[in-house]
Amino acid sequence: MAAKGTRPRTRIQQKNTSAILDAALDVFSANGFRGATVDQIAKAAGLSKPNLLYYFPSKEAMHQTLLAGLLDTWLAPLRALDPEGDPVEEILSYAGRKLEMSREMPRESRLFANEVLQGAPNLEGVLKAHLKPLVDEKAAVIAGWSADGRLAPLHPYHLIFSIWALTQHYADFDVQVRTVLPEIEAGDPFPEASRHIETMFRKMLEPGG
Amino acid sequence: MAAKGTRPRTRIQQKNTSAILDAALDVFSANGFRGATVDQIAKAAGLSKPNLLYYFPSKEAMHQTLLAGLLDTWLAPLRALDPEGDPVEEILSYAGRKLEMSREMPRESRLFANEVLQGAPNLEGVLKAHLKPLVDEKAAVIAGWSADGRLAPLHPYHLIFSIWALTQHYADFDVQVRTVLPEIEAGDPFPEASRHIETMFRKMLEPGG
DNA sequence: CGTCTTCCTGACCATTTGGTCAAACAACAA
DNA sequence: TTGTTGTTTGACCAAATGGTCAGGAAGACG
Repeated sequence: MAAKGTRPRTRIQQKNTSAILDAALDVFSANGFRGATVDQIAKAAGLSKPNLLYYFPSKEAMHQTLLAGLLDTWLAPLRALDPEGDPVEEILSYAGRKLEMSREMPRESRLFANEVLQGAPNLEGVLKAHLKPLVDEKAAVIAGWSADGRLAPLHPYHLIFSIWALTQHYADFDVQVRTVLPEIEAGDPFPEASRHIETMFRKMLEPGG
Repeated sequence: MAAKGTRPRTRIQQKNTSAILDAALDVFSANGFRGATVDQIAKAAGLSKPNLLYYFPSKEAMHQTLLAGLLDTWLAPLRALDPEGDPVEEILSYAGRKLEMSREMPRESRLFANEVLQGAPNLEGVLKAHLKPLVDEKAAVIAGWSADGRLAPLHPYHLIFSIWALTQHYADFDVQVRTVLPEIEAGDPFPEASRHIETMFRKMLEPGG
């Protein structure tokens, strides 16, 4: 019997579970949970459907495994925000890392977006337990910077939302962005997006004014 | 036979089609196209499933009717951006109207978000035909303002993306926003969001600096 | 009233889909 | 080789789901 619920042991388990999860990420992020079928995932993974269900007890289990595994990665940039660093540069580089993730991991971004859009049925608990405390902590840091006059006085929570919104937009609304952008830039919107976001935030974060 | 494909004629048709579309908006926006079932929509509309399919030939027809009907409303704020107005105030009030729409029409926002997230299979044509030209036009206006020194030099397309991202975030990621925000504000995030967005944009739009 | 059209529904159907299972097959140790 | 454990699949199933249809109910109209 496969080691369900625990980490894979054998080579084959290692290889297959990761193939399945990669395929599942493809399919879930492109179609949402209900829009994805086990057959699609199986085909994308190059395995048979019963074989997937040998490694994961259900479609939902694949989904939850993905979400759970991704959260750490997803929050890493915010975790890295250093209270000892320079305020403006810290926030700027947070936004930069986040944008980079939108570029490098668009599937993950869309997976989360799909989930949150539909009310986060499988995520709300985790959000309360992990996301909220982390944001509280970093919002306090930001509020401190503002209070010390090292940062423009901005609402810390909404500032964080702004960063999320702006950066994830390029992954989640990719089709729209590319449709609207003039041909040249639509090939890769990220360089310009990066410059734009940096310009914007620099202006609004600088304490003087 | 019902007047399929054209506007409703009789009272009953009027009443039922709008009840169906309203219910469909509820269900599609909350579950995505594939996640929504005709039964759910029927129940929400207070009609029987065959009755829905008397007014609309298919589930997909309901979806497309919604999308088509919504695009105008959705783009209205951008259309209203007045080339003759004061640059900063025009953009600010565009963002304000857009945020208001996120508050008043979150279902519509989520419907579009769902659609675009999944590659806009039923929308890409319309985006090319209507959204792109409009954005091109308004981006040119903004570029003109910047060139005249009446607005900070910002990338006009990415500026528009910023407004979309920031405002729609509050509708599309509602659950996340409310989970993260301190209790008091989570009751209604919009007043603070509005202030935050205005502060931000004012700083970055003003030409001096 | 009678007739014609619109509106509505219970019963039904075909397909899709998540999931099961017995049995075949591979890996490997003794 | 033989037994044991881990891996794979074809065939199958029950439920869900989009959609159909024949016929009944309700208006509209002369």
